[in-house]
Amino acid sequence: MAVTIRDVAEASGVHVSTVSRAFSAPHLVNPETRTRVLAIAEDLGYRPNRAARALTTGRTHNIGLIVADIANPFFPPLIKAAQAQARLRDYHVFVADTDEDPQVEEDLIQTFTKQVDGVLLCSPRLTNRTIERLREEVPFVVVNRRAKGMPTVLMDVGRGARMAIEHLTALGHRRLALVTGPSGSWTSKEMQEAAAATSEVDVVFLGPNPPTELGGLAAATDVVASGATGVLAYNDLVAIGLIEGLAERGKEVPGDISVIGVDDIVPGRLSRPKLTTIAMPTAAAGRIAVDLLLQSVDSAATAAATMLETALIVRESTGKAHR
Amino acid sequence: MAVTIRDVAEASGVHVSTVSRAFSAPHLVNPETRTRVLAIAEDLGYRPNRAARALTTGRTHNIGLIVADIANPFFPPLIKAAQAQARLRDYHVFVADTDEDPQVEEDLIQTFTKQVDGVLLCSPRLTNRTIERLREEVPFVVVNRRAKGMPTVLMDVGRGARMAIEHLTALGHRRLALVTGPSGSWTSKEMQEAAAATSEVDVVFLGPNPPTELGGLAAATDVVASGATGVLAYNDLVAIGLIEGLAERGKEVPGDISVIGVDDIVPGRLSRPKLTTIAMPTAAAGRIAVDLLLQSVDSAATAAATMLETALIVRESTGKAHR
DNA sequence: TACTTTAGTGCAATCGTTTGTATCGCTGTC
DNA sequence: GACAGCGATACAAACGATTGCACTAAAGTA
Repeated sequence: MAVTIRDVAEASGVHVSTVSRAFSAPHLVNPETRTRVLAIAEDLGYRPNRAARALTTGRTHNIGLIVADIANPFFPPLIKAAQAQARLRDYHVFVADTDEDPQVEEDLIQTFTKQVDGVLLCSPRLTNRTIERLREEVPFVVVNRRAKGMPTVLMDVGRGARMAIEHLTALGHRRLALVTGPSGSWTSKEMQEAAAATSEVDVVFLGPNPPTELGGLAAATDVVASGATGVLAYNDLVAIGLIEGLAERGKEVPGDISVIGVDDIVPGRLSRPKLTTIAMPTAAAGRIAVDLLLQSVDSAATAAATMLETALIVRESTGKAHR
Repeated sequence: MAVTIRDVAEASGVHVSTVSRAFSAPHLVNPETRTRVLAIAEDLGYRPNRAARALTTGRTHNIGLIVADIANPFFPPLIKAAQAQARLRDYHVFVADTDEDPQVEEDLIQTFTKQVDGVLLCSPRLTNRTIERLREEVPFVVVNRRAKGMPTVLMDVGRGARMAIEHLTALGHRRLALVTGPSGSWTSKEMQEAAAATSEVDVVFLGPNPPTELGGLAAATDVVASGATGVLAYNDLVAIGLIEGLAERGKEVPGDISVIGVDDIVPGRLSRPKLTTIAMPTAAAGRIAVDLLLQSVDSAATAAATMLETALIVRESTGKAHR
């Protein structure tokens, strides 16, 4: 069916090994032979079979990227940065979405095994035990979650949460709400810990919630009931949904209630009011994760955790507390 | 390194072919042997090497999905539906993003070749010639673009555009603007044709624009300058950006200008004003595309085009023309 | 001239599976 | 009692590449 290396060899009157080398070890073959072989290959429309190549070399030159939810605008910048970085290193990225389902996630890792050289696990919802186990099957780098003994890229959302709380406190808010995310989420846990460590103001915890606009929309009732005047939402999507939900209940943002999101996604910059948020260095995380992964693919894995800085971006969804 | 079928064979005292059949042709092996082999395989942590399997069977049980821009909320529902449908058929979906770059797109198709059984090409920006050529390398289904001679899934955006124009006309608007998308976009072309066929009202064409919020934001100046009171935007992102841009120029929506988007993405349902839009059956498109692809993988390709219906959803961004 | 290098190429094993065919020991049939 | 039929398993040839090694001929060295 498809044209193989053998066809090229026959057409050019050389051995398959010469054709192979014409592509992957040019210095070992006579320049003339090489150009002739390449020309014929081009002519015949030869494409190396990457699966076959992977079988002998043990390298696919692919990396897998697993995210919890492709629909979450948090991920695309990370994905794009990872893709760009991989391309620089002559690698390709295959993305898959788990739909926030740990079972699907595990299944996907199994599928990726042997089809990619390593996996970028973004915001995994798996248990630590499972991650530990799967690690034997394929090298990976974990992003956005603490995982002992393996390379990890983190964003300092704890510090971000502290800055957010300080910001709200400085504006005079005395009762805050934290709208938490999914239960398996490391980010959510970090935020909760940061909030729990606050002594100056009261913080109530509301959740877990789906990390989506609808999750925020649904949380509005509880937020109003909590009596909080300042809210830190799990992410910008939740914040946007929440603001909408609050509006439906007659609460203005930031007039009645201040809201802070996390991620600094584009929609948040265009919503009204423009969202005050904790910016996450997602693109940098994607780039670094790829580098760490490729590094740990052909040398020993560095088990270090890289922590990236976050920043509070004050826009229009936070204001002075009235009281 | 990794445990292979040979290790399992040796450990269980049978031939590799028996182990292979224990997995893929259970009825050909003694039930006792089978359970023993499976147990030992489990014990050893054996995972079939899918690349090796693909080499002999010619089936990877993967499908590739190529989109122009993962960050565009239009795609996730399509991707998720495709993934779900593929899972039903025991297939996995690998997603890749072209960043709207035809060169990257072609490159990705090459990479997918032999690593997937077929490719879903969503909103491709390639030329027809190139698509035609690449078709020989790997079967694919084209989504959201007309492509002769190969299976195609389309959404009737032309009819949607006509409904949108009728809606605006009925509201009394007499001068409309069409904010077009990228030049390679089939959707954009369809909309332009539909608009050009309108005789009742004036339509000015503004573009091409990037299919993003920023594209819409930037188009606001031209829209104001055009004197149009009704606008059909290339998609919801553009519409949202446009509404923001109009606001910055003191134009209220729908008070001064009515805006209609395309896609019916979630952010549009939560923005203020809630967006009037043309809903695209993206999830259905994803499902159908997967079925068509798998169908054309193991039988002859049906070159038919499937056209799915769109619907106008009237929300708050359109209103009566004042004059 | 004889010997070592070296460049260029061919040979064949290998990667981990699948799968068509051969083998073998039974059972059942006439 | 010879043989067909069959269930269960082994053998070996693929699949499409890569790669260590062997070989040849020409070039370099003393």
